[in-house]
Amino acid sequence: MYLTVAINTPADGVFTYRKPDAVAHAINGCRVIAPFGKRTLKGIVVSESESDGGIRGIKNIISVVDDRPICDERAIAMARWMASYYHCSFGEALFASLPAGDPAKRIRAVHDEPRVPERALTLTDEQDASLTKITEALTAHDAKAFLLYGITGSGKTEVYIRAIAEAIRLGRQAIVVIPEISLTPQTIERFTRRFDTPIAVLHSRLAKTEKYAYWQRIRSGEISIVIGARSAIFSPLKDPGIIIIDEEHETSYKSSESPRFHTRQIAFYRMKHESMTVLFGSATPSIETYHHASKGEGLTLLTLTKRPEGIELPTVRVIDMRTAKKAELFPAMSEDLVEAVHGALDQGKQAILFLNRKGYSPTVVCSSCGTAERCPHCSVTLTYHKGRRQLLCHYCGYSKHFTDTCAECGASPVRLTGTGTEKVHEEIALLFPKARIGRMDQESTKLRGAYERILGDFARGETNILVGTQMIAKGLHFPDVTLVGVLSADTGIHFPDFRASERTFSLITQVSGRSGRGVSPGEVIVQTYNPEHSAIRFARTHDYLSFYRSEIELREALRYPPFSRLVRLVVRGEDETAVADDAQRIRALCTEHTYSGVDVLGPVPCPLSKLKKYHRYHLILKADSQKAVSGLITHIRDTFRAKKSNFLEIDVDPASML
DNA sequence: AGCACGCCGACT
DNA sequence: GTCGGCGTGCTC
Repeated sequence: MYLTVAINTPADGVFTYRKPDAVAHAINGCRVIAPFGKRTLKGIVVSESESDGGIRGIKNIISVVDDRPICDERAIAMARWMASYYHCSFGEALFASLPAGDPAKRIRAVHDEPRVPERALTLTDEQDASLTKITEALTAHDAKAFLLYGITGSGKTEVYIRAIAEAIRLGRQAIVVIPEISLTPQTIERFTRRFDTPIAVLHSRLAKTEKYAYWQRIRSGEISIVIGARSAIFSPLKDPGIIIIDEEHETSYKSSESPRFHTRQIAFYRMKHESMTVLFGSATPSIETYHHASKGEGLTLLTLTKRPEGIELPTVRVIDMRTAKKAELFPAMSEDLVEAVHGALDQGKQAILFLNRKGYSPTVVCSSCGTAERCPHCSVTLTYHKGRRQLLCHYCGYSKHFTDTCAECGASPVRLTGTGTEKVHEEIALLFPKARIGRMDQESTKLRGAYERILGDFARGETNILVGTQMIAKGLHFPDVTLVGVLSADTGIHFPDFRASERTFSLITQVSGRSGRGVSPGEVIVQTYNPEHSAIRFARTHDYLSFYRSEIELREALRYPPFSRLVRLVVRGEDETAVADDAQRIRALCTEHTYSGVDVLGPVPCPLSKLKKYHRYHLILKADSQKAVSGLITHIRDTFRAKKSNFLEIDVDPASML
């Protein structure tokens, strides 16, 4: 007997092996260990046959990893599609959609705590109308997608829960995908409290073995609801009725390594092939998705414009930092913001201070020679982390001990410029000596259980001010928060990326939504040096639609998505000249044949021109259709061989241009 | 992605 | 003559 095997390597295609008696239990969908060139790699059995297909030099399978299949025909077919759409190998696509755990390792027994389902909330008219449409599609077994556009606090989660309940009632299952960052116990509880069916919560902190164990329980039909981050989209439920993608606009839904798939795209694929409902939800939908939904192109738009009775959206005050009076002790805060924090604290309320920058100070400059401390491997400055007494690179993790004299000229003291969350925490402790302050960023949540502790302290009112990065912008529900301060709305505005304003708008809107969720009205103070910027102007009035209209006009004029399809080609390597050379060779390949409707931009050095010791150049392909650009990429993949030590990354529908 | 094979330049 | 650079192509 012979086996056709997909190998986890960039080499395309499948490979045939002989099946010795010792591995007779290797059936379709099982992972195997196989010799591949000089190495031994993991593969997945894709099919079995009686003949060797005339291939010479056939080798034996070494061993079998799984005692029962890890995937089925559906997953194999999907991997084929993924490989062709994202231009990776079949093996890479298949392995990316499966868990990595080792079934031989045993995990500690999982005991699902018995839950008593909580009573459902009363729906608003809008929620009810949306749910009716979703239920119709579910019942009809239609392959149909919805965009639930609902302002913050309008009750999208309640609609999700009812839709899931409906799927379960119909004997089907559900997947809920949420951004990793909002996979908090608080969010999870909102779902788990309402169902007595077994639920799998797949967060990134789970051990591989635990993920594998869940995976098999999902496959066996034991679990009917899966909640998790990006990779949960691949969950092998028997007959999923609905996939819900919350915070649809989140860029973390795009994988940053090969295959660079987008969760949204996978959801559409599964929708078509498994006849199910897909529900995207957001208060700030991505411009592309809103465009398609408003035109009725592949999605139906559902809208929630009202918050439940009596709860108003917070008022947003924009502070022009060019002219504002700044706090004497801490100029990163305006006097208005300081005053507002005092106001909230005096009334026994809580405040959230948001700054999208971790560490103490993002740049360290010599006070006499002006040299900034830079990462030796990346084209960025090092960030000072005071608690660790270290300078850190936020891109590659490089660290070095901090000294307050310049490394270049020896004697002069260094100047710390810019502000991160660590500094904000320190400074506001001085400004508000009576307040208890929590800080939530990557560093403070590193220890196991820290996440829960920081949020728990804040929820119980043991801390009154919470300082944090993006982590605190989403999903959190604290009724006593009446003030949100955005210390700098400008951090993302100048990114060389056509989605920079979109990201700024949604971040401000999301974090604003944390204010005034209880009975007391909320306030938001946004500090900026660009008060005229559309992202800030429209966020001030919670006006997504006007922001969308101004943005879609720009996209059309500049022929950016959704009016074109983009593919980004990045060449990286240690020798800059060789990298530039290869990038130029790709450009030449592009112009070799005429691919109608495809514009080739570049090559130019990437905005992040050096990363993890690799120099990087990119080309952007701008196309009328996916099909046209796909043909060109196939041509490049067939003919282009990167020079020794150079690599070519292909990013279909890129989410970031850095 | 690795890794081997193989074809042209400078060296004991 | 030989060591080794890197371009080219294959991996069942």
